[in-house]
Amino acid sequence: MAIRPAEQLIHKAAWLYYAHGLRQDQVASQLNISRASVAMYLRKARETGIVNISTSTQLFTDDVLARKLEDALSLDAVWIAPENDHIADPSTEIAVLAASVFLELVKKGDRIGVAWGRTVYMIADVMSYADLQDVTVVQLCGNLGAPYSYRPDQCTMEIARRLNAKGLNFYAPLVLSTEELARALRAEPVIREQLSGVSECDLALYSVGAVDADSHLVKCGALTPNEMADLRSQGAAGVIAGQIIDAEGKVLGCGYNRRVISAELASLRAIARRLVVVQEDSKFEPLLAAIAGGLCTHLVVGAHMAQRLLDHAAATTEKAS
Amino acid sequence: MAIRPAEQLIHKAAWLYYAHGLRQDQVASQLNISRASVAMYLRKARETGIVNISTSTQLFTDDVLARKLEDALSLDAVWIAPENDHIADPSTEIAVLAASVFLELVKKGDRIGVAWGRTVYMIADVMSYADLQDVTVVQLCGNLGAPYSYRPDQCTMEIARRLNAKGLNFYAPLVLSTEELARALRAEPVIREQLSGVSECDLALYSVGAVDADSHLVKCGALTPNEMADLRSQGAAGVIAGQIIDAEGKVLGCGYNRRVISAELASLRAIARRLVVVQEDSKFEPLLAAIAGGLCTHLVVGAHMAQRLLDHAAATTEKAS
DNA sequence: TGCCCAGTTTGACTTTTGTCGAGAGCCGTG
DNA sequence: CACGGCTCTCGACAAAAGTCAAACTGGGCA
Repeated sequence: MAIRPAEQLIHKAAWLYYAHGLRQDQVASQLNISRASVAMYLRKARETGIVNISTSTQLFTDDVLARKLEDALSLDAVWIAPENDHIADPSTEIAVLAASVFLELVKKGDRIGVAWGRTVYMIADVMSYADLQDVTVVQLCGNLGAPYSYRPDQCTMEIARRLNAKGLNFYAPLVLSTEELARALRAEPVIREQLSGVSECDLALYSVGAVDADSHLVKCGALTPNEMADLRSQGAAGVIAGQIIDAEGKVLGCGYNRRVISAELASLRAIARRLVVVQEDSKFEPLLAAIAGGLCTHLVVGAHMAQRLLDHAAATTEKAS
Repeated sequence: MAIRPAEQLIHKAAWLYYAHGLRQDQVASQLNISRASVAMYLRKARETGIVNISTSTQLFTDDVLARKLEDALSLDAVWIAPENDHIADPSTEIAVLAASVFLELVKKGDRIGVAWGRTVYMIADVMSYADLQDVTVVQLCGNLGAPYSYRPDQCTMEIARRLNAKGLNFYAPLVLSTEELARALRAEPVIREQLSGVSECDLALYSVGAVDADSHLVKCGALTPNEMADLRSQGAAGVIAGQIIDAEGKVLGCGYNRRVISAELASLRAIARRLVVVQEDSKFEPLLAAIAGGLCTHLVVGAHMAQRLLDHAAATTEKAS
């Protein structure tokens, strides 16, 4: 009878089922199809964002700890993923929470900047689908040349796909071999335009990277372990959108940074809502740096990290007084 | 063991089930409660807006007819409820659609003006629950003195309850017996403030009333059938937020209108999004008046009414050319 | 034309979910 | 302190939803 199940039918089935509260067999008889087909359509409707099921993340901000952190670090909002007892995998828990928080922060018509990394990719991976056609997702930094699992463009596109949004990729390498070339490329109209468009974003999503041999920058060959160690001794404290920052959250004045094509930190700071998600406890120092540099307004972390941040803030205040 | 099931538990159950995709029995064993309890918590979570299930209403704007209407009447968006074949009750269908559309239009932080009537109340009644604490719902017009089924304050409060929002009621009668008293009451600071706050709304929801003996204004005793007929012969074309408007959508200069306490039409027009919902085919003329008066930017109607509006618009254009 | 393929549909089966009445803890009251 | 009234909880059953292999469909291709 029909070969294209026609988006139309999926819509109708979803409407009758979710908005009218009919049972699947009732929907089936209304539409003259079998109940099994209805079940399939409904799955598709959920997968494409025609229906949207979201759960409030309030539970995780209601926490006293979260409130204290907001105060201590002057952040707009903090979500804390529990890490106690029998939670299977705390880092997944953080990603799931972050995905929900992200969806809650997105508004229609938004322009969203997305960086890259394992964390961002995990978030994209567990994010549920939504239908936000007038949203644009832009890539905050250049691409990794080598084939690599969590490429910036993959992160951007996957999130855009989940949201049914438009994805704006950025076709330049993240790191070039000379400063001259990087400068020249940044001056290219296409690149220039994309970089200057970053500050017009309404929302940004990124994590922070650690300055060690496990960093993606080392794994993908942008830096050698030795260079990384060097940078560390020069004061490198973390990595944000491919750039090395110092403990105060400022761009570290180093050759590497001058070879990078990425959104300037000032542009990032111009974005009203900056959601930072950190999964690994080992990224304490980088996170502190990002917060110090005002690169974070909304934060999602695990309970353990939250406690460390709070202890640190308390110690700092005490010392100051 | 426990007497308060604690919102906390509902949250956790909802989180594990909807965000993590666990089965109810897995949630039950995580939380050490029976599966039956989990099922109950989940129902509560849906009922209180902790989880939100919404379906896209795009299907109803995608219609060619809807597009044509948007153009012909210069409206921002039109949704058309199908009325063909075996739909049980077209007016319920319109209310369900309107409720979804309304929820789709609400944004966090919004201030929403709500009028009254059977239609508005039906919408409130089928509206699903949401969790929008920073939303305020304000009543657009005074109350009916007599005990009556669809009172303005009921409409306002019910919608506020569904959204978990703050409801702002308006404790003045809709109609007073003398113009002097109405004028004096409007000058009262409390009332004055509420009325002037109307134009600060981001979204308004109302229907239109017909000028006949079936009008709520007659049923509740604010006007006699004879007075109504009189007004009709004076050019009354419809009722909006308790006020009589003429065919051009302007306030009719009549004694009755001067005795009414309600938001001025100019304030309504100052609201960016004005959602008008009409269920009855008999309200063709009042709806035309409302549209003519610029009181409508977003419209939800049945297919039949949509066709009539389009035919009328085409006829008018033809005559003009 | 006839065959194959990719995607859709279906009936039958299994798993998951909703619901109901009974039981149990809590509290104010007589 | 015994008593309903109240709400929460649980086990068991009934209802609904998910799944899978097999049948079917229409279109492209040799």
